[in-house]
Amino acid sequence: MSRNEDRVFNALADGSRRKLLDKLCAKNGQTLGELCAHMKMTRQAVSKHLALLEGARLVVTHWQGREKLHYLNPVPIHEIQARWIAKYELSRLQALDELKTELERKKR
Amino acid sequence: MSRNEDRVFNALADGSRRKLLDKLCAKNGQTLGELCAHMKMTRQAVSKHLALLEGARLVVTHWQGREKLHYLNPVPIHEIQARWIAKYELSRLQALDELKTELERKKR
DNA sequence: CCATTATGCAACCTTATGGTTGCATGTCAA
DNA sequence: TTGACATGCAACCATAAGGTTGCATAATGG
Repeated sequence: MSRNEDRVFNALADGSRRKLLDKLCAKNGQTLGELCAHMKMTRQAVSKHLALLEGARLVVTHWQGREKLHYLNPVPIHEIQARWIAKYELSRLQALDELKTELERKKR
Repeated sequence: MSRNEDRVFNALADGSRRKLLDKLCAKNGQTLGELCAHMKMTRQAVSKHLALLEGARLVVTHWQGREKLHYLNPVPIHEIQARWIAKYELSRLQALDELKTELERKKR
């Protein structure tokens, strides 16, 4: 179960991969070739990154002739957000609240 | 600027470090010794992980005598959520919307 | 003061990771 | 059919990452 969360966090850990997600966010359904533009590495390296993103289901693909089209899948990120980040958001709000109470107390 | 985002994503990439954050979420202000409980590695390894978390400002510390107390800092996670995840949340809702429209279209 | 406890620092090892090069495969278009 | 194009596969390399062991330092409590 948590194996997939692992893969997602891992995939997001690399800047180049986040950049690729950004590219897909800007324009969905790009080919490997397109995605290689402005990436300072070989096509093979980009391909490996995309494979990792696909493994984490952050990217889904489908073949069209000899081209492989890449699409963003926002679901895993949403899951991370829902079952992981929300928890810390809570403690953040609590911390803010504590701070506010503290300030109130000092005011008197 | 993005250097810090990098550090945060990197820190979150490791399961042991996420576990440490969870522990702090459950009980804030723990010592290194306490945090070592149930971690299947040496104290030094845990210490390194905490140093990384501290480097990403996900954890802040303060010394009390010979003990180092560790506290969760939810701010970096919130920043990631705000300026990174929110964007993908948008495309997720769009995707859902497109799907809905598609279904509506087919119904007629 | 001294033994104990809590932590840090540094060297070292193994494996994972990100990258490269070279070649193979499959599809398109002339 | 053939050459060019889009991609995949595999071997290889350098460095980073996660872990260990051993020793140093500093506070605590009897």
